[in-house]
Amino acid sequence: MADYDEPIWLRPERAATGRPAVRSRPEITAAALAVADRGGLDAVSMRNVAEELGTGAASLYRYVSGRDDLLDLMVDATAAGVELPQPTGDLVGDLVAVGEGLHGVMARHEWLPELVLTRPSLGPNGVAVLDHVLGLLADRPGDGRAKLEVYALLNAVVATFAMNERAAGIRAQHAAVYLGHVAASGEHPRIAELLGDLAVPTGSAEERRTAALARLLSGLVG
Amino acid sequence: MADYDEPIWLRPERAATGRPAVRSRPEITAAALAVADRGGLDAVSMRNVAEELGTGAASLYRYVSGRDDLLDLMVDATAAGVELPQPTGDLVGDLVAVGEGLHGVMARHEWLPELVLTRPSLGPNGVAVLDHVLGLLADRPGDGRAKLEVYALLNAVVATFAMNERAAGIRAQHAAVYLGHVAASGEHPRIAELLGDLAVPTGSAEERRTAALARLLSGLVG
DNA sequence: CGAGTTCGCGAACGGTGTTCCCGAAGTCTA
DNA sequence: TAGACTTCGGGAACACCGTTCGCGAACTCG
Repeated sequence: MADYDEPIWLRPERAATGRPAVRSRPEITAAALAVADRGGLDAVSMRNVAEELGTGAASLYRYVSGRDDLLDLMVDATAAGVELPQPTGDLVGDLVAVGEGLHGVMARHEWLPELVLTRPSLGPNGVAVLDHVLGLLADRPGDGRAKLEVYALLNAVVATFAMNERAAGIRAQHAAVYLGHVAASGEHPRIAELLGDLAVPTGSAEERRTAALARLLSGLVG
Repeated sequence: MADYDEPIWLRPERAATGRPAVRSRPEITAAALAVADRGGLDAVSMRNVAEELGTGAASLYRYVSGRDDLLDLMVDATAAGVELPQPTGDLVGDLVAVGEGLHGVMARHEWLPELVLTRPSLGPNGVAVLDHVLGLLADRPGDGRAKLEVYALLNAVVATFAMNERAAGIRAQHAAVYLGHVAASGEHPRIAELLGDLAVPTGSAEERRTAALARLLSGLVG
């Protein structure tokens, strides 16, 4: 009856009367997470998730208004697992710590960075993370827009790092092959030099990431 | 016959013998760009692009090995339109200028940021931009990995800004509605304050963006 | 002119998100 | 307890998707 154009977080989960629902929103979210962890984002189809639950695909629409809702639920569910250590007073260090918390979750769920980058969505758990960041920035001057920027960029940068670190796909191989070709052509000596540098091993990914994050953030909020 | 697992940039466009092809890779790319500019990324289906060209969908596979190739072609085609002003010697300023060049293209093609964020692909035109950035960083110390990081982060950050600036979709409305609800609940006073700040107008998006970009980059390369 | 090769593309396959609809299963009221 | 009411489960169907197959047409080369 009602024309619900609200975010899923504001829609009541179940009706008070009538036949009670067998499953719940969290159960469906968990099933979607399991499917995604096993087969990636593409595997998260209504049919697959339904099969994971042992039901029919059409039943899911009793809990969720479409696939987009499902993805929103997944993103916010992971936000619940972000570790938010007690602030130390060192602003940049504390922000980097949040970044590491985000990165931990993204490392646990390979499909998450892509989702975070393309559909920034805020559910209850995401709001908790945002609130934490706002708390860190509380006694700084600057309007809210700048603080929201910090949050958005922190998310995006960490997701970008997470994607680049797991650069194992056919996509990255193509880029490597093509860059090798460009280097061999001799027309871009700087790129040839770049590939040389990439061949020698370096420190751990975590060290590189936290160092870059600290430099970025100190520029942004310093 | 041959098992081409090379990036499209290394595959020959047309055969030397046999019936000559009616269309060319650039023509197909242009058609895909037109479809995307008109209807967004979801509209870029093999059938739609073929219709734009007045052909059948199956014909496209003579020019492109699949939809992914088509998207790669689109991204690199836009990279050709990135304005790369002459370096001035001010490193941060020159990098910001590259960022503004990237942003210009992303503003012209609403679907581009999403593509750039989720499938970083390097074709001939993308390599030119990368080479330009490497040139700016040439007389800096630091291994190639760090310079590649600068390039990747510049792309990602600008794309993030571009996505946030055009926050008109249903998605952003949902987030706003939910944040309003959270603020009204009184449990997150900082978020209420944030929304208050967001209500008052501020400087132009361009000023905010270039300023933030300059701070970010000066932290990263300074 | 014939052999060889590529091109265009209709048809078909398996998969997708989503909607319709109806029988089943509950709750609430009398 | 009987019946009205409401929601739930999910099979079937629709429109669309990316991709493959296969064949007649079109062209180049010897």
